[in-house]
Amino acid sequence: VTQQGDSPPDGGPDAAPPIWLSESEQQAWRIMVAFHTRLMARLDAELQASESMSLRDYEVLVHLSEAEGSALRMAELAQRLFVTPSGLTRRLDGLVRSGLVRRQVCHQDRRGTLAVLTPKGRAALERAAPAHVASVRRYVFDPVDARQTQQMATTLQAMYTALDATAGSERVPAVPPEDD
Amino acid sequence: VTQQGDSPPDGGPDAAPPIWLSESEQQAWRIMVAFHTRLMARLDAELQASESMSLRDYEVLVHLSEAEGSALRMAELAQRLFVTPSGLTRRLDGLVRSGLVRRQVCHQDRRGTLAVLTPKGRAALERAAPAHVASVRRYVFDPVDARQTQQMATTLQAMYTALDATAGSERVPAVPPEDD
DNA sequence: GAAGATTGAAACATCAATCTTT
DNA sequence: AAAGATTGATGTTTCAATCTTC
Repeated sequence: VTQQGDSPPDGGPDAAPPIWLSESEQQAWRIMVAFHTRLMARLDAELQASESMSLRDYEVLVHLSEAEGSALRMAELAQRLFVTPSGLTRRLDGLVRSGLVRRQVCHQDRRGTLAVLTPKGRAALERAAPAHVASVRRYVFDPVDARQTQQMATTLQAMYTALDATAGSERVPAVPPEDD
Repeated sequence: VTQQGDSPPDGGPDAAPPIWLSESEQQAWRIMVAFHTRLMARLDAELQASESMSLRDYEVLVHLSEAEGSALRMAELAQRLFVTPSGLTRRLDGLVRSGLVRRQVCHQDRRGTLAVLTPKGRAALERAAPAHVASVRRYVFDPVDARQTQQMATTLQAMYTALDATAGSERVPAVPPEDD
C-alpha cells in the first residue's frame, strides 16, 4: 500500500494532494532504495575481500585522514559519519584494537577524546583506497555521463535541503516544565 | 583518501583512468550517501512516532499486501527486501508476535513457509501508509520537479544495471575440492 | 548543572550449522 | 544430495544511564 491500486481520490477540480505515489514515482522510489542498498553491500563485500576491512571502518579512516592533524573529536566524527556517539565509541574500539586509530585526551577540554589516525591506519587506508575508489567509479560514475551525475547531485541537494529544513522537529526541544 | 589532495597522476597524453574522484564527483558521492542515510533515519523515526512501527516492518507489510493472496514465500520475500533468509526469519518472528503476519506451511512444497498478511496487519499498514507516503512525498518528490525525478530514476537505473551485471562474481561458485 | 564520552541492555543482521522435505 | 527455513553464535547499532570534566 504505497502505490495506487485502489481508486486514487483525484477529487475533480480542487486537485487535492495525491495520497499515493504514481506508477513512475513508485518506480523512482524503489530504484533509489534498491540501488543504494545493493551498492553499499557490494562495496562492503569488495573491501572485505581485498583488504579485510569493513566499509564502515574505511569511512572512519577517510574522515580522519582528511582532518587537520589526522585527528577529530569523537562528537564531530560521529556527526560526519551519521552515527551516535555511542556507536562511534564501539567502532573505535575495534579500530584501536587493530592499531589503525588511537585515542588521545583533548588538551583544550579534558572531557573530550580525540580519535587519531596512526601511521598503520594511514597505510591501511592507502592500501585499500585505490580498489575502493575504482569500485565507486565502476558502479556510480562510469555507467552514466558527467551531465547525469551533475543533475543527480543537484536533485539530491534539493531533497537534502528539504530534509534538513525540518530537522530537529522530531526531537522535542527539551523544554523544562514551567511551574506557573 | 578518496579525493585528490595528492598530486593526481594525470600522466600526459596517454590519459590513464583517474584514480581519485574529482571535486565534483566527490561531492556527488557524498550527497548520495548522506541523503539516503538521513532520509531513512527520518522515515523510520516518523513511522515509529506515529504508529510505533519500524520502517523495516512496514516494508514487509507493503510487499505482502501487494502479493497474490497477501502471501509470499520466505525466500522470495527475503530477496525483495534485500535481507538474508535468516534475517527475514527473525523479522517475521516479531511481526507474528504482534499478530500482523502469520506463517503457513506451503502446500505445494512442504519444505517452504508462506508469510501471510493478517487482517490486523493490513489494518496496521493502511493506518501507517498515509503519513508515510506523505513523508516520502515531502522529502523526495515535492522538493524537485517531475523531470528531475525522472532523470534521476533513469540515471539510477543505469547504475543499477552496472551493479547487476557483475553480480555473483564475488561469491565463489562453490567448486567442491578435487582430491587429486 | 550541562557537555563529552563510555557502558549495560536490548534490537536486529549475518554466517555457519542443523533440520525437514524433496 | 540439494533446497527451504530456522537456530546458535557473533557483531554492530541504539537508547538510557553513568562517570568525568567544565
